Amino acid sequence: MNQTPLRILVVDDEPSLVDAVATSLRYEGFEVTEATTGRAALVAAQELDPALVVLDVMLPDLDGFEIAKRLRADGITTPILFLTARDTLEDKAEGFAAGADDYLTKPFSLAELVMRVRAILRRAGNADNASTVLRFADLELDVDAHELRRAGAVIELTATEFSVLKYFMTNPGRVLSKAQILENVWHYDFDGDSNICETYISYLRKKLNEHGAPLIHTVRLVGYVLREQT
Amino acid sequence: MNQTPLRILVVDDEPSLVDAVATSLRYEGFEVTEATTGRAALVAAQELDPALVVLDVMLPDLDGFEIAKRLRADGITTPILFLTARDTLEDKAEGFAAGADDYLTKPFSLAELVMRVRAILRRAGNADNASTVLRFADLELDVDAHELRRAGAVIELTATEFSVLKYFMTNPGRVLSKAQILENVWHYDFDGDSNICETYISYLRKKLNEHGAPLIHTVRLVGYVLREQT
DNA sequence: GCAGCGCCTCAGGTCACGCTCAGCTGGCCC
DNA sequence: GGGCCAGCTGAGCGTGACCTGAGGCGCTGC
Repeated sequence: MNQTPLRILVVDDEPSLVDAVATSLRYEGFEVTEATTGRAALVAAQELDPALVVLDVMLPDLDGFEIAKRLRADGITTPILFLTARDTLEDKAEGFAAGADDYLTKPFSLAELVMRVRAILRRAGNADNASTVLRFADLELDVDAHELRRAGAVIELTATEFSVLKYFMTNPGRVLSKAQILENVWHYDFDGDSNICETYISYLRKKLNEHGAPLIHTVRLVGYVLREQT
Repeated sequence: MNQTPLRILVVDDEPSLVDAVATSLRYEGFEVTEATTGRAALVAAQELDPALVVLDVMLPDLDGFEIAKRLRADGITTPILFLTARDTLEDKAEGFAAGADDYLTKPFSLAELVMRVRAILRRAGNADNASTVLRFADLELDVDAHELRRAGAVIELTATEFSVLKYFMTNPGRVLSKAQILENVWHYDFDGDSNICETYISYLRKKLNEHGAPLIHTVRLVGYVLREQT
């Protein structure tokens, strides 16, 4: 049903392995992009929007788990298949917690990799239609149109407000610490003593509460959470 | 957030294995149906419409692959996780060809099975965002949402209360000394003569006992323990 | 240059929370 | 029974986390 070939991003610091995997997948009819560093992988995943990422855990710069977490935090739900020599349970737990769809330990057979890739894509093809509209309660955040509606009414947001709310809506019902918010929205490494985060929470609340009950709640000493009622 | 529990069908001809798997999954909050024959599995899958099927390949009457094919032929797209001792490539190929979503070879760890089950469900869209929920008796402590429920009712906790209860719930049925609690929650090196620990135990008891029988018990001169009954 | 807008800082006010304290209870031993 | 000690808990206090209105600064469009 899908005419254009599906793009797969393969990331590993070992060029020969990347080549072997890429060749196998190309032979199966996929379009493959290769990357050998974590940063390159992050950029490629964001810009090319591949249908699947085959991701080695051990990379020179950024940990594979870290890459997965960042992608998920940015609302990118592309399936991820981890590839690693570490096969302890803790490693697998960390991988799945980071949002993995499958986890394959080296050494593995290329045939099995291909089968698992197909299985994931088959499932992904049925399920997600990559709607760019995030929904929570009576909120609708259209990421592409950069537009927010609550109960049908359009609410104007500035760029920063939008970014903060998007982070909340990709993590509904979950308490987000100020440090997490600062990192995700402002890319602060360390949390200074700025209250910028509180300020934008305040802005958002003011706008959201005009059209309904409060949705962003403070969890004192912990962070904030998007949730209905309490 | 957490609607009705997701139903999982577990099929294996070895009752002890089915029990072990079912217990693990129930502990994680799933509703589990067990089957020990292929025909029973087919009927259960069609009638109960589970969110996922954990399926052994070797069954007395019907082959697991055969079951998968029949389900797919009937238009049932329920995700399937195969469980088998056969780990040759041909077996895996047959499994994936039959429509498997994952393939786990015995012996496997129950923890890994649970992780893979969660990964599949998350992808299928049924996921409860893999929120880490600690359970004990009728208590549910959602660490991500920073929320406590007892018998369904939400109980508000402050940050410190939450931290103390979390320590108890990660060590259920174990007596924890005041020194341990102080160290874990307050990061005190030495136990001073503060009664802060008792104070928070008191707070917790008051809140928990509003919704059920006492769960935190004093063990004189030793510490406290989270347990049902006496 | 000016107006408008958005991002961010600052500072004052409030109040929830963490913690202390002190009086009370209940079990245990003499 | 009386005294002692461990633990329980209600009251209260100080702190600092959080909220928000005001304003400065820089950018953009006219």
